[in-house]
Parts: sequence; structure tokens; C-alpha cells
Amino acid sequence: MTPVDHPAPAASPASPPRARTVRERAREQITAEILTAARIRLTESGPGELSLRAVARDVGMVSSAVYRYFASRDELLTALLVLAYDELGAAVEQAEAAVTDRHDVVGRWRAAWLAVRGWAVAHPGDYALLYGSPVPGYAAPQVTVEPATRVIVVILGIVMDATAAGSRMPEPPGSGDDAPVVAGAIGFAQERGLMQAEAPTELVVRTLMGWTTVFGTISFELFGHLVGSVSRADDYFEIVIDRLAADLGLTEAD
Amino acid sequence: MTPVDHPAPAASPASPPRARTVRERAREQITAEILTAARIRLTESGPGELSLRAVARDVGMVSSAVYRYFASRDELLTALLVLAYDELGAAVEQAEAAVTDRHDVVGRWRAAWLAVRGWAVAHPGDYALLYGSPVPGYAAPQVTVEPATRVIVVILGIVMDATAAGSRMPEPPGSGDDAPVVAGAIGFAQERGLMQAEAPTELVVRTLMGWTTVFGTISFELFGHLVGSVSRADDYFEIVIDRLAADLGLTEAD
DNA sequence: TGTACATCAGTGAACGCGCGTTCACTGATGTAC
DNA sequence: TGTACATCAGTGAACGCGCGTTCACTGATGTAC
Repeated sequence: MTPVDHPAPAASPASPPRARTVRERAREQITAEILTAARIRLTESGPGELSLRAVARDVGMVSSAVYRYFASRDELLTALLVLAYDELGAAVEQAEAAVTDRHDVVGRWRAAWLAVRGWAVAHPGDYALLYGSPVPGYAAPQVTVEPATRVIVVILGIVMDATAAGSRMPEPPGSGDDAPVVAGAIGFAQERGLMQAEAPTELVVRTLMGWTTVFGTISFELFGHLVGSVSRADDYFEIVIDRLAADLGLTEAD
Repeated sequence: MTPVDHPAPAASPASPPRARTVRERAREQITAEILTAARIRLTESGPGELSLRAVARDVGMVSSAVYRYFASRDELLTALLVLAYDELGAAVEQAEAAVTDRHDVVGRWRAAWLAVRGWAVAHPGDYALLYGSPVPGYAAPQVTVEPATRVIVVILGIVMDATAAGSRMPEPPGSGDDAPVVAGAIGFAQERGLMQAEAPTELVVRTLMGWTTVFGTISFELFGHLVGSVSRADDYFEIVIDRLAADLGLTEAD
């Protein structure tokens, strides 16, 4: 993850896999240790106040040593972002893929979203890094974009399979053409073969809404806005994703 | 808001309104100046990194002088929280009350939520303070609770009026009894006379979902998660609130 | 297998900085008589 | 209206602290011959 001056000696296309040296393995391990320590710090300090020196202390090295691994605090943040997005993405992909009956789109929908919430509850600091307030003065670079899309890609895959099987959504209210507003999302889905060209705009709108609602629900839970209104956040979450499935016209497996 | 050692000389129940002294007026004005400066800082620093010294500098006073107004950084944060919640609440109440046809529940629904988004877009720093990641190490005290409820109280009022007029919601999926999960919200609404005792659980669930979806949508917009998917965030927002109104069974005015 | 040089990880001191908070002070404002 | 004392806002210096980053260094690891 984002080494500094020392790019892994790029294996030329046809070269045999070189034996990894002691140094290389140590480097990987310590990089991981730094990231782990930083993630733990994130649960109690917020990304904006994340202290490189504190992380170094936790790992047991002097603060300047961290600079052998990350060129700056911002680069460490970027690595954390990529790591967290990838971990979340992998968890969701795995949980969704574990549903053996691929026609059970509601089951897949539930599995995917439950994995998102499960990860978020288990890693609130990382969740806040990804979906909380942005870090002031820090702009996430390009490398974070692709990992950030993994969840929505899984979700779009489920929705596509469901519509191919002929699901029905509620009629959209109003009469305007909403396609231009969500054109970006349509383009994204089509580029990756996640949606047929003739997919109705309403499907895209409802998928975006579902996506936003789920993350909104998790944020409200973790950030304390459901206290007093909802007693069991896990039950409430299931209530929400079931209604979202219905609103998208996903139907229970036969 | 939250003076330190100098509580306003509590007007005893029946005493006539005393003439305000020069000092009292200066105090109020400078308190406001400090809060304003802090809010501006919040747009570029995040609440966790909000610097008392920077705020003092902006106001043109020495850092220790701020302690005449707020006993600590945390107290300043609390005052900001209350101020922002109250400002947002007032904006929403006013926008909703401005809809003259009180039977037009969809119009009132739209007016209220558009006011929320309008305020959020105009005050992104304050919005992040209220609805972004919580400030690590800071626990919002009791005084912030009531101001925080003003938006949902307005929304519940609209929904109540709509159901009194006989609106229809989609059938809930599943068959369990969801009432215990949202018992807190039901109690809240009933205590304030915002919902009849026989209001269906599904109505409460859908109202909570709408509430969460709207704030989720605004957070996604302001925190950068809609970039690339949605081209015009204001249009998209209207698309969302219209669908939420439909999901709640709110119907256009006759 | 052995030697000579290059690379690299980690150290420790130092830089300049900004932070929250305390404290004794001064001068202006308010109050009691 | 005038005087004497009390209250209060704001000052400036100081406290102890932690931060990100740089730099010359040492000793271990890797590589070429």
C-alpha cells in the first residue's frame, strides 16, 4: 500500500516470481502493523486528528521511522481509505456470493446489506472515515475511487438479476424525465455490464435511493441519531432493507 | 448561550423587565461574534480540530478572553450544536408553516425537506457538525436534545395530518410485529400529540425511513458520494422526496 | 564461499509551530448610598 | 448628582504539551563479482 521511494522492483512481464527477501517480507508486515495501529487509533480520534506520532508509538517505533513507509500523514490516510474500502467490499462480495440459490434475489439483497452493517458496526472508526464527514484539507486521490465502488457494484448485480427475472416496481410519481439526473449512475452501470440498455430510469433511481437509505441508516445508528427512537438497531436495519427490497420490486424466492 | 460564571441575574417571576445594561448588550453581541467566527471556522476545519485560539484571533481578541464567554472548548461546541439545530429547526418550521393550504400535505412535505437541504447546502460546516461523524471525546449534553428534535417534529406533524385525512401506504412485507423496535419513536410522537394512539406501526417505520433517507441523501451529496452518479443534486433531491412521499401514502392536494 | 559496496530501516535530536488553559493585572462599567 | 466600592471584560505572559517533518547517523540486509 503506497510505499514511498521503494516501489516493489517491478516484476517485468515474463520474469519468474522472485524469492522474496527478508527485507521485503519485513516491510510488508510492518506496513500492515502501522495500518492496523492507525485503524485502532481511528476508533477514538477521528481521521482529522489522527496522529502519526501516536501511531508510531503504538507500533513501537520512533515517529520519523514511519516516513520509511508513508511519505506523509495524507498518504497514510489514503492507504487507510483504500484498505477499508477493500475490506468492506470483500466482505460484501463474499457474503453475497455465499447465497447459493442465485434466484433468491431478496436473500442476496439481505446478505449483502447485512454484511455492510456487520462490517460497519465492527469497524466504526473505519466506517466514519469512509462515510462520515470528509477530512478537511484532504482530498481523496484517484486510487480510492475503484475500491469505493465495490459495494454498489454488488448491489447493482442483484438488482439486474432481479429485473431480468421480471420484477415490478411501484409507479414513479410525477411525470418528468429523470434520466438526465441519474445519467452518471446509468453510465456507470452500463459500462460494467451491470444493467441492460433498456433498464428503466426508475430502477436506477430506486437503487440509488436504497443505497443511500442503507448508508443513511447505518450512519444514523453509529452517529447516535436513532437513540430513543429505535430500540434494537439490528432489527430495525432488517425492517429497512426488507422495505427497500419491496420498493425495488424484488420478490421472495419461489 | 451558556455563559460561564455570570448567569443573567435571574429575573424573579414577577419582576418588571429590567433595562439591559451596556455590558449585557455587549456580552450578547460578542458571544454572537464568537459563535459566528467559530461557525465559519467549522466550514474548513471539522469540529474535532476547531481551535479556540483561531476563533479568538478571528474575533480580534486574545485567546484567554474567550474564557469569559465559554468555560472550555467543549462548551463552545455545545453552544454551536444548539445554535445550529435551532437555526435548522426554525428554517424548517417557517418553510412548512408558509404553505397556506394546510391540506396540501405533499406541498408541506416538500417545503419542509427542501428547507432542510437548503440550510445544509448553505451551512455545510454546521451540517457536518450535526449529522457527520461525532466529535471523538465529546458527548453532547442534554441541552442539545430538544433542539435536535425540531425537524422530525415538523415531519411527524405533516404525516399525522395526512393519515387523519386517510392516506394509504404500501403493505408492509413480512409478518412480524415491528412495534417494539420502533417503540421509542411511537412514544415520542404520542407524548407530543403528534400521532394518534391507533396509528399503524408501518406509518412510524416509513416516517423513520423517510427521515433517514433524506439525511442520508444530503450527507451523500455534501460528503461527495454522489459525484459521478448524480448530475444535479437539487433535482435528485426532489426526485427522492417525491418518492418518499408516495411511499408514505401522501397524496397531492385536491 | 568470500569480499566490497550499495541499499535500506530505524534512531535520536532538532526545527518551528499551534494548542487549551491558568493567572495576576488593568481599566471600564455598574451599583449602593 | 457625586463618591466609593464591586463586578466584569479583556490583556499578556506563561505553563506544559503534542504535532508533522527533516536530517545526519548507524547497523543490518542485499547484490555483484
